[in-house]
Amino acid sequence: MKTVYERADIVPLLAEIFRELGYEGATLSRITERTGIGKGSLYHFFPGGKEEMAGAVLADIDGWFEEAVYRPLRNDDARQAIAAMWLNVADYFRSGGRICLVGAFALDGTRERFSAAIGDYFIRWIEALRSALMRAECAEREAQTLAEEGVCGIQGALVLSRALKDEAVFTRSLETLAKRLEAATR
Amino acid sequence: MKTVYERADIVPLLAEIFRELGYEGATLSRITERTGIGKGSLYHFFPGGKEEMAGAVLADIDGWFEEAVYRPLRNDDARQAIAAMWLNVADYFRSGGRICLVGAFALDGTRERFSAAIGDYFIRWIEALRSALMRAECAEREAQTLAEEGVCGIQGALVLSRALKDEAVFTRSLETLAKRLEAATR
DNA sequence: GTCTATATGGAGATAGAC
DNA sequence: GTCTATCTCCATATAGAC
Repeated sequence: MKTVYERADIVPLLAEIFRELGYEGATLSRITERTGIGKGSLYHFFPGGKEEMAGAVLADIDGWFEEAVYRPLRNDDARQAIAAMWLNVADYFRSGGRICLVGAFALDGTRERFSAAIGDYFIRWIEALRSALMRAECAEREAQTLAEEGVCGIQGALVLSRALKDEAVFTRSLETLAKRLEAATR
Repeated sequence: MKTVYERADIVPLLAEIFRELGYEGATLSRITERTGIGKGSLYHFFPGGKEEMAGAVLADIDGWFEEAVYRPLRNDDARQAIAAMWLNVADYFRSGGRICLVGAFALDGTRERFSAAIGDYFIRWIEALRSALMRAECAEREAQTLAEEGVCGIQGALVLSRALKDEAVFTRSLETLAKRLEAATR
């Protein structure tokens, strides 16, 4: 077991704990318990305490999406980037077994604390998808609607699959969404 | 100001507080503060404490949906019931200004505590909507897909409108969903 | 039924030895 | 950097007077 860490090692561990327990539910004792990292170390890396930890997690998530999803949507071949998005998203959310922390924070009392990061994440996702749809010869109005519908549907699918404890719902929903967007492009 | 209560008076107040602050964020002191009801009274009505309070809220929500949405979907004129659903839902969620507590609990660490009630709420919603769609001459497979897509889309729209603090996203998403279902029935 | 006072536990956070 | 010990505060919950 590793006993010397840096921030970058810890953030993904924190992410899983916040995802599973929520912001309030992720107490410091549970964090030390699950990671094996003592409070002393945690406060060494995150002097701002729990709020800084969650902020770092959100920044990390944002970075991943920017690189793996948004940038390709904005710059690469549009239809290919959209197809890659569905695959990456299904993978990232483990077919619905893993929730979207940003979405969960948005519904939570946590929202106010991180509202800038939360809003940004979704705005940029929708905008990047809209850009890809327009390059794929979607009409302007339809591109906006479909981009919102796509991001919206992913979030809903996560809620539903988690509520029903049924990953098939997630997979099915993503397939339906993918077909809708596919049908509107060429 | 009313000073004598019964359970039925308190439950809706609790509902708003849980919606706004989440299960963990809704502390007893904040509850007494916002409702003006002392801890003594709260424990008088809900001897099981906060968990019983949240359970009562979920049961109340479930009852409202059963009556206002699910039953009409199962029994009334299908197309009319579906149209009424969109209106009732937009109204109930205050055009996205109010979240779905059941969905929020599903994403939260709270899920395990109430998983039966949470699963039930969504299963019955989807099933009722599917039933209406089939009576409106939707093919069996398509009815299942569209029912899931509808419920899913509503939840996603709530996440998104809350994240972006923009109720227009909610309204727009519901319109898009309504059109999709409308197009598949007759 | 409602209030005030209080018990008890665990929360986030800090100090300082190593 | 990591640990243990400890601080303070507020959480849920209870007791008992009125």
